Amino acid sequence: MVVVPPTGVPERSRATVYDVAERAGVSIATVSRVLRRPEAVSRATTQRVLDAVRELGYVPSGSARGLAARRSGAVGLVFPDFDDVEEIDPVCLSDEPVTVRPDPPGGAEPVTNLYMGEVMRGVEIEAWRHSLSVTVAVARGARKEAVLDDLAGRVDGLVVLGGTVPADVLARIGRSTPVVVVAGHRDGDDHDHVGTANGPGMRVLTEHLLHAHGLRDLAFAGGAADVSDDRDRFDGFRAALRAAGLPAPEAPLLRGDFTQARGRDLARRLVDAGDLPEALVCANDQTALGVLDVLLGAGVRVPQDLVLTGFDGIDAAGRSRPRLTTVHQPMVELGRVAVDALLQRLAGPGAPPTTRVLPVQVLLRESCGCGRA
Amino acid sequence: MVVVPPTGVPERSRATVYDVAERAGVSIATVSRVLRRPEAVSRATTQRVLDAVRELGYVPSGSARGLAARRSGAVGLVFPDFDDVEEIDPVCLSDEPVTVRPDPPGGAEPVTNLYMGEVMRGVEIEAWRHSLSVTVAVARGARKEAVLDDLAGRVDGLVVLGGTVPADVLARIGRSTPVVVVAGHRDGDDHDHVGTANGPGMRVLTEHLLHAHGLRDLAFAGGAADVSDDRDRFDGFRAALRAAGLPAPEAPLLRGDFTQARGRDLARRLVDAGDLPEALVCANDQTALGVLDVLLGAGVRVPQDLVLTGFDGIDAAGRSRPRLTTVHQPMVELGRVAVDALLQRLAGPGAPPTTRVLPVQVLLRESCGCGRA
DNA sequence: TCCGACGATGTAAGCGCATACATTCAATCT
DNA sequence: AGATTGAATGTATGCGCTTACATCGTCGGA
Repeated sequence: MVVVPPTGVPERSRATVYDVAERAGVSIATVSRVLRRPEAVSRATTQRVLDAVRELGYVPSGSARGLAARRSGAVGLVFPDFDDVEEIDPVCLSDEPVTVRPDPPGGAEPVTNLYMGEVMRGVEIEAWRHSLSVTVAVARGARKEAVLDDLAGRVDGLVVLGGTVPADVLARIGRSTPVVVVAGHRDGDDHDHVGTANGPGMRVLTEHLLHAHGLRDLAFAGGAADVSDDRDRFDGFRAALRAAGLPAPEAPLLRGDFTQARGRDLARRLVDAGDLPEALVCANDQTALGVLDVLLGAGVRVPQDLVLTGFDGIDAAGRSRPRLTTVHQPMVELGRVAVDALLQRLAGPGAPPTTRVLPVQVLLRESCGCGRA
Repeated sequence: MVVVPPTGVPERSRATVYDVAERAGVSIATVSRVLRRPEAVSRATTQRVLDAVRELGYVPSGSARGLAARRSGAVGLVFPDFDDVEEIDPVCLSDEPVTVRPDPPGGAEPVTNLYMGEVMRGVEIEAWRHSLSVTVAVARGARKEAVLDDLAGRVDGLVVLGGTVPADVLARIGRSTPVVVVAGHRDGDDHDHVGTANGPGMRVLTEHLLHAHGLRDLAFAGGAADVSDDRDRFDGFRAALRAAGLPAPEAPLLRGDFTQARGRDLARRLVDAGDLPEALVCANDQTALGVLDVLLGAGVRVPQDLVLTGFDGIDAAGRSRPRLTTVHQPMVELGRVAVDALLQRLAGPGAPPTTRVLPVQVLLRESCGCGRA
């Protein structure tokens, strides 16, 4: 890293209401009114105050405002830790401004990040609509709980991704701060919940395979067993089979962890065993894409030799060859509805906890035999 | 959307230091000490206080703490608006829990989001390391400036992506709050800056094409003209040509806007004209990927008929066929270094503004003829 | 035995703002 | 003219916390 030698010299002040009031020749109450309820102040006074604000570069203190108003005007967003680290080293950079690397290995899988990114965009959009700011925190490392408390203390409510925070910790925090859980089962808690129609979506997809394509020998490749989304999807899969009078397996044929790498492992096992089902229904797109990769490499044709489906509707699923039939989750809406739920909770603290289930879209594409192949 | 009828009834309180102090039989100063400087309190007292904290579900108010401590412990992160909207409608969802759509068009381009996402991850990581929280805001719509002021008022410093905020607005905010600009030129401002070696990276990449592959007829496909990254890259391109004794164009052969869609347009124009250069050097990966798409469709072989390169090192560039030769920007590090810069600024408010330039990596892959083709 | 030092805790003063309430004054009504 | 009203503004309090300073023991050394 190159550090360019500096040039100028900045100075920094921090004006307060008192400074502005003095300069404008009014009381601090009037300054506050000009900024919060302009309709309550005369035209001339407003102008004088605004001039003083501009001249002093006054920016109201969020802390003071939050304290006085008893609400911070911020929502907190809690993510799980993808990197799963306890320690992160300080930044370490090459001294060379440019290095050359021949053909390095492909990047990691940014997909989970993408999912989070979409949810976050939704949260941000809805927060923006209501003039709220968004503070994010990753529940990571040993100080995890402290980080969460800190966040809870500085926001009006929390949006937490399911499974990110242990139930007991969340319950404790919920005592003082409204919590909305996104994509997680209600386990006897009192939080508001927002989720998607995982089970029905998977059921409709499975029924499509059964009825539109006349398939009978379907297998399920699961994700992480302790994730409620996975359970719901598997249940939807089984429900479709049972409704068609077919035997429903007790457990997924294969069990992955939602990653593409594990999807590859599963596919290799499948190929090695030599006993392919007619269709492999995967618990999520990443798994399916990993499977697809290996299958194609092994000469298995999709969908001719094997029908393959995913779940989530991530971008990459629409760009694979063949394009992946999947179930699209409204991730941005998940975030937006979560904020809505939070606002309603803040408006009516006494109301009983709610659960919202967002609709999904089954996208029929090439990997099941639909779409333009 | 399905709203499941509610069940329980939550109640919410909000304990304060006073409550905890009373319950533990100590003064509020002691409560504060237990939480901030535990080493200054006796073992027994600490335990009593912590018990009271737990029993009451006490979470300190961030606003009050921020006010008293004169620092909020948060950094602000300002993004540009990708969607470029003035208004965003309320959430609108289908009433059907599951809908089926045959073969919908491919998704949008989440790539800019990805870039931002990586920078944000870096900011978050470094903030986490220093026990800071991160508050994000998108400079969007008419209330843009108000949103920014609000953010500036509630954080200790701002990380702003270059070009997101007009220079005069940023200067005004900089009067009261330290600002670090990421990936933007310094235009006589007093902010700290963090960028990457765009010019040198592009120059090395271009020199590789000239010397390792013996190419002579190179063209440049630019991005948005008003973006400093684009200028730097084009300058690096020209510097390499001049150093090799070749004529350097005054302007890019083609001018896009960093999107894949525009890349496609450019490629069509190129193909229609029928006059392909030996190599097309693109200002970023998205453009290159769009170009690649059309070229392959038109039967142009890469790299045999045309050498193609990108810039940024996004994930998709490593997954295309052929894989894209490009220059990788350390996006996560960009975010991390920005926070570092902010912390140093907070520690030494009087120091002159700094500029940090992070190193890049030239990734030689298939699209220039390197790598395993 | 007395004094100083030091560790542990309490006291009290804000931090910068919002807001309930009081005050002022001009316009309106009787 | 005096009373009444309402808009515009000021006064004063407190939000919940941190922290400088004061206080109180306790213990070791003279």
